[in-house]
Amino acid sequence: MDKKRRNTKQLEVVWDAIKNEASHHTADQIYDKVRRELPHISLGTVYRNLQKLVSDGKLQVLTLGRSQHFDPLVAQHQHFICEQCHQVYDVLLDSDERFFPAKLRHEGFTVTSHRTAFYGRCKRCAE
Amino acid sequence: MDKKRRNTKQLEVVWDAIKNEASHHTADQIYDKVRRELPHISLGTVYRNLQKLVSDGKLQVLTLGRSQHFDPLVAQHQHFICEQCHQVYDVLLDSDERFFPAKLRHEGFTVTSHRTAFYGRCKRCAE
DNA sequence: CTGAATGCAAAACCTTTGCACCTGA
DNA sequence: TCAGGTGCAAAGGTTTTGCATTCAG
Repeated sequence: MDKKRRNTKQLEVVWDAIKNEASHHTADQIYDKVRRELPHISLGTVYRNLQKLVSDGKLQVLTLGRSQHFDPLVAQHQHFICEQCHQVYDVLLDSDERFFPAKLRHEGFTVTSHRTAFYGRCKRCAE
Repeated sequence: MDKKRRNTKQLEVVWDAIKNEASHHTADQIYDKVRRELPHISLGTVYRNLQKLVSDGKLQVLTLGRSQHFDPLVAQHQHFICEQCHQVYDVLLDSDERFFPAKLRHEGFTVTSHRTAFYGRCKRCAE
């Protein structure tokens, strides 16, 4: 499964741009940020490196509206999307068990994962 | 809020193509189906009528991967997506309450809706 | 060296839109 | 009649890809 990988400056800078971000950016936003350090990087390279990080399990993709957001928290968790500012927040719940209803299993579905998004207003936008 | 609406053949055929479908198709799939009845309908018209049905509250949009799926069940419910055949099934759960954790409210989030998708294998694909 | 990675630009994909023509009420 | 709807094609936004070149190991 492991392929030969080179450690390029581009891959490093892309990863650095995401790994500690609290909110989940799109490829384009990541491109903008990365270009501050590598002005000549191309958007295609950003996409290719994001794909690499996803297939390495370092990122998960979150499809919201028309574009993908990249989330460095790969553990099972949920999201809250503010419908006003479109900021995406992580939601960590304690008992995830309740999200895997036995009902589905009884009907022949094998559930391996799930994803929940909560919509509404965040604190800042609720006023 | 109500606008003047005409009952065109195209709108009717688009609605007929979706209203009783168990699985949730993309605009393109709906276009293919509708064209069997109206060979000269355009994809743009299909999109426009789908938007109309959505804003009339007859359909809900489900963004999965790169494209939108249109679901005639507008009540609160969840989905199961088979990772093999990519069929989308409705999931109706009894106590939706548990999906609105008090925790979020305590942190200042106003949750107005949520959406959960379960991933795995359906009966047919599990074999 | 050598093949993986890059930059660039073109293409692909899905969806929206402008516009002239058509049609339902 | 006449504003809303349609067909067509072009444009828009996002993501992927082909190819010549560069570069890490």
